[in-house]
Amino acid sequence: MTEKATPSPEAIKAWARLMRVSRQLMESAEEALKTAGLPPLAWYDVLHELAEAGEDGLRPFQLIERTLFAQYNISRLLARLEADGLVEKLPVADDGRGQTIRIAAQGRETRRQMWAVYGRSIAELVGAKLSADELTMVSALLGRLRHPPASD
Amino acid sequence: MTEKATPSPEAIKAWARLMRVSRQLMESAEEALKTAGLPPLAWYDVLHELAEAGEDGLRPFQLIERTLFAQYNISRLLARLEADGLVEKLPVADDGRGQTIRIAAQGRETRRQMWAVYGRSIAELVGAKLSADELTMVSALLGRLRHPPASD
DNA sequence: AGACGATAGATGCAATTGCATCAAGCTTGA
DNA sequence: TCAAGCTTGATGCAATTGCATCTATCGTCT
Repeated sequence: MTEKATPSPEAIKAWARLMRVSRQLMESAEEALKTAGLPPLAWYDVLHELAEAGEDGLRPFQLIERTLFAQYNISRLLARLEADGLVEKLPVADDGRGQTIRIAAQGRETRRQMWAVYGRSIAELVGAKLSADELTMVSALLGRLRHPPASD
Repeated sequence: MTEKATPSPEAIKAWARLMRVSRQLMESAEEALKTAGLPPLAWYDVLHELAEAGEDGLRPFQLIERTLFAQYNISRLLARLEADGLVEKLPVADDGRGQTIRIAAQGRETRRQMWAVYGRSIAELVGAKLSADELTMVSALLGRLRHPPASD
C-alpha cells in the first residue's frame, strides 16, 4: 500500500494553486459575460456540447456525462434554456422516458455571442500569459490528474 | 495592441483542462469530507487562514483578501462558524465597525479532523499522479496565470 | 405475462449564493 | 466641528444549488 495520508509540500502547493487560479479565472470569465449582458458560463458549456452534437441533439444524460453537472442541475438548466428558446426538447422514439435536446437557431446565436466574450477572456487570461509550448505542457500535466487520465 | 480576440487551440485546451480538472478534483475532495461527516471545503479554507493567523486572529476583510470569497459569503460563513463554536468574534479596539475573528479550540480540532481527510485527498488525487518535479512545474505555470503573477 | 430492479428525468423543500442595499463608524477637508 | 464620502460588516429578497424522493418507462428474469 503506497498511499500516503499526508501529501508532500509540492502536492499541497500545486493543489492550492490549482484551486485558487481556476476559481479566479472562472470568476473573471463570468464577470466578463455578465458585463456583456450574457448568460453564465454553465449555459455556454451546454450550448457548446449541443452545437457540437448537431441536429441529432443529445440526451440529458449525455450532457451530464460531458459537462459534469449534476442531474438535477441539468434538468433545471435545460428548462431555462428551453424557456429562453435556446434549445428544443424532442421526444425520443425508442425510449418513452427520454428526450432529445437540440440546439435552436437562437441557441447558436447566443453561443456565438458568448464565445466572442468568453474566447477573448481565454485569450487574455491564459493565451497571453503562457507560450504555446507551456500551454501544451499545462494541458498534459493536468490531463494526468483527470479521472480517467488523459493521454493527449 | 497585441490582444487577440480568438484564443489559440493550445489556450482553449489548457483552459478547458483547467476548468474541468479543478472542478472534478474539488468535487472529489468535497465528497470525501462529506462522507466523513465533516464540513465543506470552504470551512477549511477559513479555519486554515485563522489557524495560521494565531491568537491575534484576522479581520473579516483580511479573510476576504486571502480566500477570494465574496464579502457576504464570509459574513455568513463566519456566522455559521461562530454558531458552531469554531471561531470567536471579538470587538476590535481601534475600529468600532470591525471585529477580529479568532479560531477557537474546537475550530482547531475540526480543522485537524478535516485535514486528515482533505490531506489524504490531495495526496491521492495529485501527489500520487505526478512527481515532485512535475508538481513544481504545475505550480510555477499556474502561478503565472494568477493575478498578480506569482514568482515562486 | 407479470414482477422486480434499474434508468431517465422532474420536483418539493431546505440551504446557500448573489445582488443590492443598509447601518454604523471612520477619515478627510473646508 | 461637521458634512461628505469611504470602509466595514450585515441582511432582505430572489435565484440557484443540493438533497431526497417521485413518477414513468425500460429491461430482465421467471
